[in-house]
Amino acid sequence: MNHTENHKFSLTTPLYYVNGVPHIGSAYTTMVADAIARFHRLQGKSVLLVTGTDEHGQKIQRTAAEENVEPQVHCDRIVESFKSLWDKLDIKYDRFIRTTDPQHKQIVNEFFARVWEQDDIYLDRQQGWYCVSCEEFKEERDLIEDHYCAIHTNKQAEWRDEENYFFRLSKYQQQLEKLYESQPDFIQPASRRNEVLNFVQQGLKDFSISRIDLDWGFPIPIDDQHTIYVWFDALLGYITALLDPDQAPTLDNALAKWWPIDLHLIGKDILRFHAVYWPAMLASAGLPLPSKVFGHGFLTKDGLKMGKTLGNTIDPIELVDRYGADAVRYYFLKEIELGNDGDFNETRFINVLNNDLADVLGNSLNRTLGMLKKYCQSTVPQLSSADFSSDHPLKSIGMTLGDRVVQAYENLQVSQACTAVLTLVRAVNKYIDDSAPWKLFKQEQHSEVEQILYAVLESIRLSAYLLSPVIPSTSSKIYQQLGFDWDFNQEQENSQGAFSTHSNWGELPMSKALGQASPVFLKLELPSKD
RNA sequence: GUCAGAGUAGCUCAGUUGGUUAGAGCAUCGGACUCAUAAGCCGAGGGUCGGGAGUUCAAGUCUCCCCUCUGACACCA
Repeated sequence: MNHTENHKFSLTTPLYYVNGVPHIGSAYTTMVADAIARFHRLQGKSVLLVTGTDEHGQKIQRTAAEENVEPQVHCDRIVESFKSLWDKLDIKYDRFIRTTDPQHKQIVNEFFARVWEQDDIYLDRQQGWYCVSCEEFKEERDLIEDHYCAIHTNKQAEWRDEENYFFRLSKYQQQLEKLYESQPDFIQPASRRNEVLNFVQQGLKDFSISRIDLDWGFPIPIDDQHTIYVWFDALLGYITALLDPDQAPTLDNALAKWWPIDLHLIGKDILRFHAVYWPAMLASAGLPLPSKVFGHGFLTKDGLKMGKTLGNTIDPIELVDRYGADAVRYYFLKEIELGNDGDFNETRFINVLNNDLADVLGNSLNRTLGMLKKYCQSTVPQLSSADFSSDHPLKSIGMTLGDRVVQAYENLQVSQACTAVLTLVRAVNKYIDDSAPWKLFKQEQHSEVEQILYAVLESIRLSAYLLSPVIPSTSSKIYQQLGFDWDFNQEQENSQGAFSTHSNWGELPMSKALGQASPVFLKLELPSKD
């Protein structure tokens, strides 16, 4: 592993459309992004996690009109609900970009100018059926009866006949194909990559980047009769977000430090915008391309698609209020393989958390601290890795765990990282039962007891450390009960270099005396069905 | 219709280049223990690995056909 390069890591969530309060899908993406960001910070890198909101477009304009408020007022309200949810979920974002931020307009204009200079934008006439909910022109075949949209079956598409500005996407066909070939990791997972390849191979058409009859958005710089298409505007938010708060809003400033982005984390529904349109736009403007676009799967509830019509949506705010951030994070990160569709089932949710976090992880710490108090006056034996043979049941797992977990996080396999850690914690419980320190204590085999308790506590510490990107609060409680003055929700001033000791088994000196033990994760209960 | 991907215990999933009685976690049932959040440990039941045919000494793993699901693309209305 190369530690000399890669000091920085930048990643984005989508800029969420503020048509309504955040739904569970947005929360899911953001939790994943946060865990990835936390993992990189843990390693001592400087990290920029970008999230934000996409606020322009006809859909917003109309929603606001229905509410009888100015679009900006509507957006301000919704934005608050996003920020408050991220807060509740312990999301540590570095930038929250709103496409209505004043500096964004400057970036969009400058970017537009670059693309214009390349002769990649032209005016043409567009006729067709337009779905406002999709903000897209639809082919006749994409519509169902009476020109209702196949995606928004309650919305009728509108006939439009207008002049629009187009982006010369077709010009970038070959360049994109080369990109996908030379950078096979650019689109992940592989199944999604195939879809994109398939799509691109059939030939790219130019796409329109402006609308008329729309006020809510930025005007096209050279023609204020037109408004910039919401997607063109939104994607550029990733660049605007990179500006430091006090910097002048120029492309050069924005791109200076964090560009290109290492990872765009998105849902599979917006893959085409990120994997096709976006790199083409950037190429046109002469900018380097992001390293990776990862399109994750969708969530179902009890095996069914979620939707307003079925009335089976999950409210992330309600969920986190009821069960807490760590519980929600853990379920979605551990129980769902990133990239696959995943299911939410409340009984499974309760079972997983109570088992993994309360019974296995939490209880292993609790029972051991109990013994430490009774058998060792709460004083941790000062041992280290060298005092254990390499085939010791816990050391043998712990020695390689750090590397395996790092590998998993780097491959965005958070679920596998959790599973690997849980293997150690399960081994801890078995080891305690197998070695029965309570018997040894009665036989006055004190040094054996100390050995056992040290090995157990060190294993739990390591587990907590490696799980901290996923369950920061629980990990913090464990660290604190182990005597470390440490909070995984705060930037650690000494985090530089900490990773190499903390991520290894038996290399970190333990604090000597421990305080009061108390359960780090309380069991959850299903709400009563009244 | 075309092209991908998937179909393995009640649930969520692992199963390397084909090789001994198909694994894990949860759930269910039983047992012994007591340090602990009535947790943990040990054990049991539970699978014709979607169906069928074939290749092979040997197939969950390879080939062909079929069924189901998901996605992308396309066509017809």
